[in-house]
Amino acid sequence: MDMRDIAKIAGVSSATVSRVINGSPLVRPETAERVQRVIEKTNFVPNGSATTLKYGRSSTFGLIIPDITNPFFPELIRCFEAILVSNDQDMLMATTDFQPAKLQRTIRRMLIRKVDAVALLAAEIETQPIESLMHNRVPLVTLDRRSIARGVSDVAVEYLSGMKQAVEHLKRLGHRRIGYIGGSLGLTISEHRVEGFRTAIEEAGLKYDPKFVLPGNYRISGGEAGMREILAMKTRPTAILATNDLTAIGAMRVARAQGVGIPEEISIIGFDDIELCEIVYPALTTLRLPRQELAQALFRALDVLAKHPHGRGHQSMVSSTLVIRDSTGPALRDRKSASK
Amino acid sequence: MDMRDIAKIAGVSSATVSRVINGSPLVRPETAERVQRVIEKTNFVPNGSATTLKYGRSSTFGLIIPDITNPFFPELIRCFEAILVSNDQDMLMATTDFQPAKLQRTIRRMLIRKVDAVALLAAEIETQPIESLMHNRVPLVTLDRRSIARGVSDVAVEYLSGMKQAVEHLKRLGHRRIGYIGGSLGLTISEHRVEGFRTAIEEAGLKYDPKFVLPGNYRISGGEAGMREILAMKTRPTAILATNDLTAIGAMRVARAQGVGIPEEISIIGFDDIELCEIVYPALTTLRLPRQELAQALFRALDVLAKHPHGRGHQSMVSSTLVIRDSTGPALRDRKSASK
DNA sequence: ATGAAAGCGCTAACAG
DNA sequence: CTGTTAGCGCTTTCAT
Repeated sequence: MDMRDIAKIAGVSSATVSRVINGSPLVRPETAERVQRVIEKTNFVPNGSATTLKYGRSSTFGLIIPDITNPFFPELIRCFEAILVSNDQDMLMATTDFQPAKLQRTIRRMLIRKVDAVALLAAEIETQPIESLMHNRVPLVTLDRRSIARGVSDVAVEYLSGMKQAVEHLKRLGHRRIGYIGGSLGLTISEHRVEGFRTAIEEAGLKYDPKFVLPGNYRISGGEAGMREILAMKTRPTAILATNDLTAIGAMRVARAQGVGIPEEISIIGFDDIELCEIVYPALTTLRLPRQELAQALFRALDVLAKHPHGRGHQSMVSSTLVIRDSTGPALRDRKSASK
Repeated sequence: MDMRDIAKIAGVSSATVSRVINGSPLVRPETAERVQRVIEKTNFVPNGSATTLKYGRSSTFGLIIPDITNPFFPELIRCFEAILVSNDQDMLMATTDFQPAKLQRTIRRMLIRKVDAVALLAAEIETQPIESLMHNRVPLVTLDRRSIARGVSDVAVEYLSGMKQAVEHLKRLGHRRIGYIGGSLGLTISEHRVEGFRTAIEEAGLKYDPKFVLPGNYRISGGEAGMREILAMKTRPTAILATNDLTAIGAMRVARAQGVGIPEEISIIGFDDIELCEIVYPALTTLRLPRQELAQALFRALDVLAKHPHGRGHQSMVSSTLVIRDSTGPALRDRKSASK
């Protein structure tokens, strides 16, 4: 069943059917209505691949994320999908699991599918996949790479102000030794985050101590490993910032398992503000990264690029704000190590 | 850049290029290699929409889920996506948020995109969207509708054995009054689950008491509401089965907030075994629904249907098993209501 | 082993 | 206002 069939039944040409479907004003209302009725009666659905072939555009945006298992991403996907749907776009979603090879293949699949744009939230250091998109003139928006180009925009997270709020909050509670459990080594995003932390610490007049800065993996297990290491130190920090909420939650679990009270003995602050923060015990103090805003920024960036294919990309910013819950409290009086 | 361009550079025809790309044996190895080199040198990526137009198939499967915010689904999506990718299929994912109107539009978009098959994990009572897929000969697999047809398979969850394990576990702990917080009213899946519960209770020789059976919404808030109602009862159940883990977690939160000890005063069992179960305190006893198996079953069902477009669908089953953690314990001695 | 050509369904330029 | 037609890029039969 194609437009020609509809045309035949309605006694018009396929061009007219096309016009009706696309809401062209160049059709007499009665004709349009007649065609419309046939479409409805036959449940006709146009074949999008023909349109895609003709236009070279598919009304589909690609969304590439590292790990759908991190609740931050489902929440973001949800916002992004809603925006796409209300703009008559479909979403091709793919997960990389932090594997460059997977990213490579994913991008290839997206090129084949002629996606109109790609939001890449899983940019490793590698720039090859990005070049491959640029080469094919596919608008691209990255998260927190802080590098833009022709057809490539970036949405960065303004870490500093949030980190400063967090550090100030801890300082006011009497904390002086603040540790950090970060993300995987070798990702630009991880570096930006530690940098933000370092600057915030220094601007607060505290000492940045690399001993207290550990890598993680953006998952619970990374937070667990980090916390284990911290608890084994002779002199340990009295508060910890984690690179994301999962990391913080992992850290809290280990603390609890070892009988270290939170926030009595160690305060913990996360990042993202996933729903879990409220569910976990104690409820996690965190820096909220607004998903709706982020999704909007990503979409807008792509939309602009799609409309001005020759334009240079834009750098935009989303900032984070402190949400105080129960995982932060007054610093333990300054002893070597804590004991109940 | 299309196949003709490649052909020109390699000094062959576009038909040969097509053969090379599709690995046809009808090409002399040297020719193939020459073409291959040109393809690599130019970074050529074929235009999938032309293939889709030609074949009427897009190598894309649709996946429709109700709520990506429920961690069960990301975990499932992950498995499903992995299976698809290793079968050279793309995934078009969409969320319905339990809204029939959204489902309707989603299915239309999938028909336009010529998806090869759809896994519908969000089937409300409505059958209209299903019919629309059947009408367009799109293989479909549903979750737990327990109704199959030409081109429509179903993967059901075998609730009874899991529920029986759960009830037996509780009975052994001395529980006699077991309550249930279910899903949204009016969904077939909700009904199958309560039925499983009821049968399990009766087969264990306990009394099924409708007073203790409350509806929910598959989210935390539903569990909270249910638990609030239960805690307000003069005689209340000493244990509760929840229709999924989020519901159970909501119930636990309310219990904690009201100072009701878990499992000391009320035992709780969830369903799904999402990662959260281990993170929450106390760790949640639950019925594990194996995602990998479920994803496999969904894919296999679609794969079979896609290969035998005229075949009748199959009914398959996935079962659940009890995972005992810390949210279940001995029943409180039988008093009217519990007090610390 | 390779090439020529038709056709998948839709759209837009052009003609009327 | 409506119809005719070419062409988007790929695959595949049919020729050679």
